[in-house]
Amino acid sequence: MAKFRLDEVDHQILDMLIDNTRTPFTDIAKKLLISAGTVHVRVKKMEEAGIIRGSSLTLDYVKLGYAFIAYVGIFLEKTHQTKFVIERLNEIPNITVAHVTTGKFNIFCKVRAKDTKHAKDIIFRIDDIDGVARTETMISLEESINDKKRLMHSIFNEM
Amino acid sequence: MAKFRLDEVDHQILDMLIDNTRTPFTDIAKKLLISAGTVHVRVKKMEEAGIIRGSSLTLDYVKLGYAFIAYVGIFLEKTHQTKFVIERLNEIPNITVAHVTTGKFNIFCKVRAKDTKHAKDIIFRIDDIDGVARTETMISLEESINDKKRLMHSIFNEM
DNA sequence: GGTGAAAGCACCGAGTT
DNA sequence: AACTCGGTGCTTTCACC
Repeated sequence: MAKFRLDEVDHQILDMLIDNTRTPFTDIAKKLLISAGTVHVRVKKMEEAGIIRGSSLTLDYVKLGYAFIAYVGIFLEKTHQTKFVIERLNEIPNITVAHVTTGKFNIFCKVRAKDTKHAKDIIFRIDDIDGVARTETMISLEESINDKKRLMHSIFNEM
Repeated sequence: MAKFRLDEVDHQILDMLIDNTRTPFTDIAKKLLISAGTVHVRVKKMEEAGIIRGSSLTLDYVKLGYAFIAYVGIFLEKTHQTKFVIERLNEIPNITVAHVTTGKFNIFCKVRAKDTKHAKDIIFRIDDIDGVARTETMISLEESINDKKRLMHSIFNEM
């Protein structure tokens, strides 16, 4: 994993691709006054360096029938088996995010489900994992912010 | 917002594009035994229907110098001004996610920062917002799971 | 709503500066 | 490292089914 330094041109390329991964390289080239070949080489280098890990669609989960979001804080038994619990959580596709944390909880995860009934099943499944003492659920009433693009734009324009 | 019904072919298309938004439509066509033109039309319809909201790069935040993640629970004053607080949070690009929640906290958000010092500045900024009574921070020691693709694949293969 | 072909471009590697 | 250029292959449209 070699040290990799992004310059202004790299930032601008990422800044455009973040909003639309299918932006033609020729468009980027035109805007940055470089050749499309250069854009191509730069993107490939960033992929090889692992800066760009992949791409993904942003879908409307509500329209797909997955309107329910909850955050679940997990308290582990004294005899911590964090790794084991994480592995079990990993088997549940409805858990989209999990962190080992300091503070109130030992583990903290995000659950996406169709509805409350569906969510209940998932949370019970978490409660049943060996080593989980108890859980505390926070139900999302509204996803007010969900936007990593703002952060990216600010990163690329501050440096 | 018209009712929109996805069929098996749509699911398969999304299933492939989720892993790589630049998957050539000709590849998808070959695999699904349909024409590239059809893939094109289907994707366009899903975009118009709002199922596909956009596309985004998955970047390595750590390599970009943003290794710090924390979740911050926000307690509001009795005289709730949720909307106002959300608007203020929206002005901080380092807040990538925020939810209005039931349970322990009134609002719950995710913070991405360079390091602890940087995070402190952001959390102080949250504390300073009018209407915020106090906050409770959970620092991520490890991002053990971060994968919405698993959920998507399970959605597209269960139906 | 799907097809297949054709035109227009984009991608991407090779060779050059 | 970046540019130009050309072959290859992708996208997108359109007439037809």
